[in-house]
Amino acid sequence: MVAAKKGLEVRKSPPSPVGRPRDPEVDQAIIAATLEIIAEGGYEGLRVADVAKRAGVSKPTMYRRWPSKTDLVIAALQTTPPLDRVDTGSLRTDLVALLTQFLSVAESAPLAGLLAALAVERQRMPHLADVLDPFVVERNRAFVQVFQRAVARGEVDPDSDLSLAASLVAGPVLLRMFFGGGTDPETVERLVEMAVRSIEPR
Amino acid sequence: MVAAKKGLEVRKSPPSPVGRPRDPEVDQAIIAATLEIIAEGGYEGLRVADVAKRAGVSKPTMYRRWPSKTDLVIAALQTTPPLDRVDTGSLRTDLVALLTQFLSVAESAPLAGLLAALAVERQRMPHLADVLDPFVVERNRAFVQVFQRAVARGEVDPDSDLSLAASLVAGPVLLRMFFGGGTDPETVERLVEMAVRSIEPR
DNA sequence: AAAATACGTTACCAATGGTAACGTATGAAT
DNA sequence: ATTCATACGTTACCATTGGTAACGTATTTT
Repeated sequence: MVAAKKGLEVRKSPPSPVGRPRDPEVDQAIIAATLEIIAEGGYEGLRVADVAKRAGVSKPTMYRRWPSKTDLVIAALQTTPPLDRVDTGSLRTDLVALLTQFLSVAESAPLAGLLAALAVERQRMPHLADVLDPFVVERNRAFVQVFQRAVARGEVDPDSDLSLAASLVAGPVLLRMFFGGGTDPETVERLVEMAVRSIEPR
Repeated sequence: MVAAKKGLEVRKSPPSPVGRPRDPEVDQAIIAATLEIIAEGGYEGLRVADVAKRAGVSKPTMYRRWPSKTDLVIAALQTTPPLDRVDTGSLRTDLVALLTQFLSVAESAPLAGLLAALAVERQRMPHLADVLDPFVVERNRAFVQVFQRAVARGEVDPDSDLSLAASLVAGPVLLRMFFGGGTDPETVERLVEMAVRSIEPR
């Protein structure tokens, strides 16, 4: 039957869309231009028109891909590599290494303004949570993995909420990035020390 | 000598400004309208023109007092009362009470968007840090005091960095307000438990 | 009375995110 | 080869909104 045949064809992947296909290089150029401009001037310096010009692309073309500037930024963020995995054999040194790495990334791009801006937009446009939260969770995974290995080594109480433990080290750093002074290496050490004690076995 | 006399007169307070004095009720009306509108629609819903209209005041008059919308918001925030002091005799219950109180405030006004927006503006306009950071420090004082009393009771290692300890409880809550899920009462309990363990004496 | 400042009114401006319309290019299906 | 559907650029917009300028009137000090 024709119906049956159609049913099979629909399951082909990709479903063979009709019409002119999108140029993948356009996506790439837009994302690259976005990241460049953010690196240069932070989120505050990001203008849609500038991205279009640098990518050699028109504004409508951008909006055909992402419904808003914020969606574009999140898409660009998602193409950046996660934190390097660390495994020194000690929870303490693992955490210090991760936090230090995170702080150096945060300095290279003005990450404080970027994250704060995304938090703002997340309030106004609920659909952003669907895209942004997984990104945040993914970035947290490095911390969670470090804690998991510590559990396996017996350094950590196995009943601990590891996701919460990750927030316990990332949260204060973020708080200080947003308001009040930054986080110097000594503070990192103290913070890690406290976090470790907060979940060590009794 | 005239010069000496002038020198003395300059030290009078106030220095008796000439010209029509500002109407204090105008300040009051503007601040009140700002807080109302924030309570209704969050920072996202705050329009300078709306504040002016509700306060029965002109836009130029607002800008004569505060150089930007963000300065106005911070000024309005500064008129809000700090967290109630709590003193239950136990660090654990004190912290739970404070955090719970903070979370209820955060829900009444859409505080997440407000704080995130201020963090964004703080990046762009460095002078805001001078006004915003003291406000944040002040709000942290309630936590620090709770820790101080715990030190006096011997519940806390006296070598602890109490300001950092405060960040340890406030940071994760803020992180969850900005991204990912909120903070339910059970999470508050777990968080406090971890914080307490992180600074208890050995 | 003069000088100085506050305030309202009105009218702006610049920046910027986002769209509409239309013509041309490019691919798939028939 | 023709048709259909979509991508893309160009151009021209629009609405919103934070912030100012100019000017006349009201208030206060000196």
